[in-house]
Amino acid sequence: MKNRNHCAVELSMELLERMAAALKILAHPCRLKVAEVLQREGSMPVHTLMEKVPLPQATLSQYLNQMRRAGLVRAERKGKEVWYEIADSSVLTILDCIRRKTGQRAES
Amino acid sequence: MKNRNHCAVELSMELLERMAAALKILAHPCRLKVAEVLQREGSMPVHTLMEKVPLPQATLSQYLNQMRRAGLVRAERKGKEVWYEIADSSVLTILDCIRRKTGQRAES
DNA sequence: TTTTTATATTGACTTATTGCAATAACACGA
DNA sequence: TCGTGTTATTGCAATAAGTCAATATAAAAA
Repeated sequence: MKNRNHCAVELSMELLERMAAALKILAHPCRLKVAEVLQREGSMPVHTLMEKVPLPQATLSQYLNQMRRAGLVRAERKGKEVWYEIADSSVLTILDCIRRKTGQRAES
Repeated sequence: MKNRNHCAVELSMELLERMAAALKILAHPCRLKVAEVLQREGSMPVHTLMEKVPLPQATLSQYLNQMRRAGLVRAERKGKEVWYEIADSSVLTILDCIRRKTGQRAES
């Protein structure tokens, strides 16, 4: 446990507010699952994601929208599909942090 | 942007639920501030923390209680004071991740 | 024991989030 | 343009979280 870091600069409330807002989006089992699937399997359209994270279509769509507005994922239309992918490396850091807890590390 | 990690194992919903619950606690500007102060300055009693994170006493006490129940911080009574410190390295990882965004890294 | 300082808990209220059915919009092929 | 597959938006009831004054509890000092 390494803390008490005197070199670190105080983080502004404004930054903490923005970060808290992003964390809040990720702080939900299903949205975290969506992030995890996108991390392991790369970008994919909504209907594919829906097979892997079984949720009503409206619910999944809203989760993706929230994540997109928070800058966590990026959307790109390809014909009638919309492909989603992770857009913020913080998401990967947090997932990595979760994997570390289970004893199994990511390797790529 | 490094993703699409085929080696990573699927995370269980049960684990994701526990992690989401912990993230939810951290996903609040004031609680994030509390974590940040404890990281930079180490353990301290509630009244000292209250000077650095100006909040009604009841509010701060509840935040600390939530964080303690989630395992993010640890409390220890010393006489009439109760000292709090960070108890989970994930908190440090996330703060570090936030610092990285600002361009200023932790150094310890 | 009474007071004082420090922290926790309760109660009441306000605001935000979740979850999903229903419906709309978008893109392509027939 | 009509139908079909795909995704987004709307509306709203149920539930959860935030906020803080008032009050309770804990420990030490007077």
